[in-house]
Amino acid sequence: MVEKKIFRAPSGTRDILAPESYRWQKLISIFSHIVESANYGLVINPLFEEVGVFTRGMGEASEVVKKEMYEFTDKGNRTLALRPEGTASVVRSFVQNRPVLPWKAWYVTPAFRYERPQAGRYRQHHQIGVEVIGIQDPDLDVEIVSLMSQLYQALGLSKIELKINSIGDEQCSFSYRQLLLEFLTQRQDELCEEHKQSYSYNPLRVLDCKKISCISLTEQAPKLLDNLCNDCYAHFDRFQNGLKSLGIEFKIDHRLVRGFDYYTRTTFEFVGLALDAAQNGIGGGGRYNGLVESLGGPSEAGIGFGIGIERLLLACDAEDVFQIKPSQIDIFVVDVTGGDQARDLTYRLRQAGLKADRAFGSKSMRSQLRLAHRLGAKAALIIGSEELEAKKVALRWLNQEILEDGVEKSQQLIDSSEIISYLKDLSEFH
RNA sequence: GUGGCCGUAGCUCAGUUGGUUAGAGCGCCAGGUUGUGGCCCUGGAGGUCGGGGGUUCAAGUCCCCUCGGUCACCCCA
Repeated sequence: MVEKKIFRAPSGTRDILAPESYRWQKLISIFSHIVESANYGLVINPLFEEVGVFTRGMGEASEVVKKEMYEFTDKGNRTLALRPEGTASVVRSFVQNRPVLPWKAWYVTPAFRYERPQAGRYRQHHQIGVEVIGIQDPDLDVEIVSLMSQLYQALGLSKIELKINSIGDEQCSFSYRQLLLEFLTQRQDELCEEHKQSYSYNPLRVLDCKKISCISLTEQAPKLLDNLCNDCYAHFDRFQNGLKSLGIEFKIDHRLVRGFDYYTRTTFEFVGLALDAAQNGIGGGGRYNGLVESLGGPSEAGIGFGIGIERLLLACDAEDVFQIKPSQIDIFVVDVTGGDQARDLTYRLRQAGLKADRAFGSKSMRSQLRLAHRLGAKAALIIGSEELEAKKVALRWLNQEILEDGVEKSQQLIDSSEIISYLKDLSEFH
């Protein structure tokens, strides 16, 4: 006896089958139309990189880099990691290929993080996003956010909120950091237990701590926006005005400090208000004006966002929108004469552009029609011995109420040689 | 990495204070007089009760371990 072992998808991963996968196809298709109409081009990057791409990009100290990376050594002793997010890889590919500026790219990719799975969080999740290299203009920040907004609108989401902030450039961010550090040092006994230890290492992180003690303390702390330099302030100001001009609502969130070290100036995040799970962020991003350089490239500005597909769909479920039905099949071929007719006819139907299926094995006519009904076929083409003899096929419409016995059911005989061209002319199949 | 809850058919679950061959609904398959989908009716397939160990005359039920799922913390999409 062979021991029966049932393999399962690894913890934190899952299989997406039809019909759920239809939503994914449709979602990606909608997104690609939105970004391509704004002249973004698809970029496809490797799923793994030298680990340095991520440690330098996202910051050695970030939680994701410290404890969540899928790191491994390959047979050539290279230290690699599965991408935990999209931006660092895309920027690395910019530095390597140096496309002409400005470079506007979009992507869809899996992302891997080793953490305990829970609602809306996976070890392999999927992101769609864009990155732009080479533009400082704050109007681009507006464009970027507008693309996200367009996607949410296209899906029918309405219970969402946009939060924005600016964390300044290298100069004013640094001086703000000093200011905050002084404040926190003076009142460190009011911090939560964890940040009493770690606040001096990266004081900005205290701002998005969820502990009540840290929240009430940081409400009194100096604000980022009050300490921006003139240029950063002007940038943020024009960003806000642009959003207003497009009618995109937002809230300034002084505590919005995103998790990766590479952000400068504008940061933003959309949350799904209908989501009751702990993970309600459905997309976020910001500027990263130093990242290209830190990955070995020229000093060029960058900005981008990432949207988690799983969470986006959870948000759609919570609002009961974007529920996709798979397209029904056009024709189901019923053949009770041995299968030759079904084999050849389905092939011809598909060549003619119709969505067609059939039953395999020698099933009864009733069984085959049940299958046709269950699959939601618009019509069946029936071939029995009489039809075969007469070189005809019976066309039977299925997408209608079943009629009482004795009432003529809609069915007609058509010459086999003409069936394809007959069907192609029918409006039902266009 | 830390903690709470939960593992019985493909799915959703029942299973009484431990007591015969472990059940239902849905789904699936086949039939309901030899060629017709719904509904209805009949029958069928499908489970080593997550796995291992223990207590007991007897364990799906009690205890321990383990694996898996789930939710929360941390952090993020």
